[in-house]
Amino acid sequence: MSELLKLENQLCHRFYTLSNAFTRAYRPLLKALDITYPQYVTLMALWETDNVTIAELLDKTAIDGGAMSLILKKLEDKGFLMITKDKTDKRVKRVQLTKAGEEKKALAEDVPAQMLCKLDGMTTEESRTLRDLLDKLGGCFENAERKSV
Amino acid sequence: MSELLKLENQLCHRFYTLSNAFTRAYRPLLKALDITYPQYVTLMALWETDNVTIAELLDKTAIDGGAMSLILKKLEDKGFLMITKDKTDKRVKRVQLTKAGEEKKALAEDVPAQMLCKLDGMTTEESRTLRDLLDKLGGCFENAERKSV
DNA sequence: TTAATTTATTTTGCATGCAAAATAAATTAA
DNA sequence: TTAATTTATTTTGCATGCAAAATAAATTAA
Repeated sequence: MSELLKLENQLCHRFYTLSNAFTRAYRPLLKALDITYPQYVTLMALWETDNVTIAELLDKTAIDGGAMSLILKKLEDKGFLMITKDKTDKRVKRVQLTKAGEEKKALAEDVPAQMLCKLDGMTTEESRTLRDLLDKLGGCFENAERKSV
Repeated sequence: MSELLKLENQLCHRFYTLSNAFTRAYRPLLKALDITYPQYVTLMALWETDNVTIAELLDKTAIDGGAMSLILKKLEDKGFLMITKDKTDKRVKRVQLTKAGEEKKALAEDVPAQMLCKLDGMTTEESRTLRDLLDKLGGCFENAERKSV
């Protein structure tokens, strides 16, 4: 059996597993806020910088364009944001938090700490190292995509 | 702006992004084999240990049960495996590679190397460190789930 | 032994992730 | 200026990921 094809040797499978584990871990916390994980990511982006273009939001969140359409529609239905056409360029749409959307932020303040709590086995130092390696890996992918495109 | 809610400080968002990046990177390689990423994971598990229970496969791959049902059905339709009822316990189903499924392995041998190729920025040492930290993080989640359940 | 419970797997309904096609508006080229 | 091209976003069709309900078979309890 070639070592390279063993499941336990796949970096990708660890990411697959851990990414799902994160979403699962967030679910109960976010359910209290009546949002899903990608909706949370979208709101976090808006809490940082409001009144942005959909393209800017796609860039910042790395959410799929097709999915973002639905996510924004749902967040609009829930009354957390408003979508308006840009006056100058009518192709462009702008996303803006409503009062309710801004207030949601206060309720979300506790979420990151609750999540860190679940991961108490990791030291701060380890988290930092991990984060740096993840960013480096992300860079590799960007380069690879640039090359192949 | 509280630092904790910034998108760039979220470990989870890095996993979300990287897991998707991996799937995207694998797509062209796997398309040549006419399989998707979860189907590839399922086959890798079977190439390691054939003739296993669906429950064992779920355990090893960490794929969702509901999804696995469909994945196995598709792989069966493609002729890569067979699903049979266990003689002793009729609740249990066993999954077995067909000749075509076993032969697929030879075609997949190159995939891991091609993927590593895309990630050439990482040193072996960094990959190892990353892998160890990922495993530690995975352990945290298992503990957290055990606690809450 | 029959009913209640447990176990293994599938089905259902919803929310993405993705590629590709479709739309609509703006910009560039002939 | 009109046609061709580009850009921003949405829609479509397919493949998961997930929780919860449904099935079917085995095991345990009364």
